Amino acid sequence: MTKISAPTLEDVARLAGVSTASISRALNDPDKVAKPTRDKIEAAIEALGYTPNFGGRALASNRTNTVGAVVPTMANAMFASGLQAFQEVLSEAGVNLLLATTGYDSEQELRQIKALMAHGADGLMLIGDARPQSTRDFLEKRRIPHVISWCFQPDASPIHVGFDNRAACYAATQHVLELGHRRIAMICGVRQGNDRAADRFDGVSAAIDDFGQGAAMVRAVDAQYRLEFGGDAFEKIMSQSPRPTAIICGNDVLAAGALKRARELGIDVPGDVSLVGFDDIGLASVVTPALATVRVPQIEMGREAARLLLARLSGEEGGGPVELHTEFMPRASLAPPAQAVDQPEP
Amino acid sequence: MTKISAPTLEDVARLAGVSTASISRALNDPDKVAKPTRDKIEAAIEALGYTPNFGGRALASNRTNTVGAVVPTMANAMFASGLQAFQEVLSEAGVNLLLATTGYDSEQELRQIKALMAHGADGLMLIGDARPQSTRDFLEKRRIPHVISWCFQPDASPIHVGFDNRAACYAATQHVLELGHRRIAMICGVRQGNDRAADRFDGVSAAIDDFGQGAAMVRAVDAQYRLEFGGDAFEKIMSQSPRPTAIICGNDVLAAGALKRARELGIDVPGDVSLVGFDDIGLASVVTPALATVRVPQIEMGREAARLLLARLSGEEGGGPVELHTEFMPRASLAPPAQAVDQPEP
DNA sequence: TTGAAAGCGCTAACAG
DNA sequence: CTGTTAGCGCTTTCAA
Repeated sequence: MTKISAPTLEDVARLAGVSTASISRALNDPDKVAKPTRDKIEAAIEALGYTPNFGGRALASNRTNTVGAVVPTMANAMFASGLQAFQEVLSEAGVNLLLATTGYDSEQELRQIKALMAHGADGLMLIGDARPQSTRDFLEKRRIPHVISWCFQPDASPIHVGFDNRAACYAATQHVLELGHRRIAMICGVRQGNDRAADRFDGVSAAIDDFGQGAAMVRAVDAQYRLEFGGDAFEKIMSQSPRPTAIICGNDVLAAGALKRARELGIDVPGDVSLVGFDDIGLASVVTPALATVRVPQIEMGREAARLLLARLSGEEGGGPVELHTEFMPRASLAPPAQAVDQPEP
Repeated sequence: MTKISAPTLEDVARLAGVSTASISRALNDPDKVAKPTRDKIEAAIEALGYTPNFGGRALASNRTNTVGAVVPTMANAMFASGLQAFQEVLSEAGVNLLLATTGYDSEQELRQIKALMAHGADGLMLIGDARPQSTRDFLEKRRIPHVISWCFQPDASPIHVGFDNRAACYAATQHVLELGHRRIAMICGVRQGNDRAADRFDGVSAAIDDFGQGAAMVRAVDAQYRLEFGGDAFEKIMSQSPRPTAIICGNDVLAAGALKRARELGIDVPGDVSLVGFDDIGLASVVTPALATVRVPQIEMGREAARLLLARLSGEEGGGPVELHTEFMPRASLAPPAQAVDQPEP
């Protein structure tokens, strides 16, 4: 046992009686090597337990087969399941995932983007469109291949994979209005630096304005995406008059927090107030009453983001943008308002 | 604009009028370079927008400052939040996270371990103790620095960071027994290849046996950790007699699935049957009735795992094992059995 | 404190 | 189809 370091290509070459180049070929492009040679090589590799050295390979080929994802948080099931799918597709292509989180902080995002690039990421997956010019500049100057996910605008560029947050909320709000709700409130994600949260607010707001018939957004509160804050926002909204008959929430976590607080306060959902979420994470269908929400194709989005990024890394120009579609999920937390009787008959 | 590729150390050296060696030093061990030299170097780096090339660095230094984590799934909030914490600690140390998932499949685990190592991971974080000899051999022969998390046995080795699944379940079951339950069932995770699931079963089983007084495990069903399967197992258990008065579940996901199905079947929790979960993910306190469960210090575990791994990578031998503690969380889904009146008075 | 120079292990022209 | 050979960009002795 005098062997100290891992076997190198040269060791394999010596044992197999071929050149290092042939081995490199056998590894990266097997068709270019004759069968008998390949067999010898494989035997030698096996015998030595050879594994290619990562640094050498990265240096010579200038790629790492690693891509990075920078997401706000893994704590939200939304991102966790999207990432899971993202990673699975990458894995099938022999590409690995470097993961970093920002906590919804754009400075942190830039820091993590730099860190992932410094660690050799060939490309990046980013969430959302809102980021400071400094970050955009960095991405552009360094010509970093990347895709942007979880959002989609009508004017989306070819690197977008996502859904239209505004349109999804517009449609959800229409459902709420059509049930007879007129006084609507919103518990919104923090819009500052978060285009998805802002788009969702805009969608709700526009739907209400367009609907007319006395419908109004009676109150909107920004809250960080956490259960407690959803509850706090709910309490604040319900403590003022006029009370809304429906509250639309920026995501399911906020809605679940609101629901929990409603129970604690003895406010009946949907009897006293209806609640609507967004994302359709597992939580939404497990709580009581089940949360009406907007289903977002998280898995598909993760997969498509991976496919698009892989395509771009292999030089393909097309393939994007990819628009995915959401679906409103009516569930027990949404019902006609008790005061529907107040409404004038047509 | 004739510049085609990124600036290299040599470019910086030329501009700063020093050798490449000095720059390397200035980057990796600033104290070894005189202040004026360092200033020149920094100016040159700034001017060129230089970033060290990852491959070159990895090749020359034989490390990547990247560690890998191989976990069953990100879809369970348990792992997602642990990973989040793990990543945050790494990030502070300038280390990045390569993430892979196994879907609770041990062959897949070995494949991913190999993939992460091939992608240059300096070390690994793995979940649980149960793995085939082939995987153990690989870890050992390649002398891969790693930590094992999410489990802890009395004879834990210095690379373990976790909690004692068996003891935690033993204690939880005692609470259930002390409330008067005698007919207990378990919806257990798939034990095959999963030491945590097996340990949890053992803990429940042992607590019942040790308690005596006619207590018995009337039924145990293995189920994959998904809501539907928890529901299916619940239905199966409740369709046979004698019905248990309490069901202990392998994790909160199974318990939430059982709870949901109970509601659909018109079975009252805890009136007809009590339910206990495990992990205390956010879900547990949001459902109705709130789930009695075992709190697992997910964040702390992720952090400690990162610290231990970093320590081992920098050559420290101590620091482990780290045992973390769980806490039983009594909540509304657990109540004395309705049939408690049947019991003989002392 | 600094510089010169020898690799680290692999890939990719280019020849043969 | 295979071998030769020049780097890829950085770290790290070893001398000065």
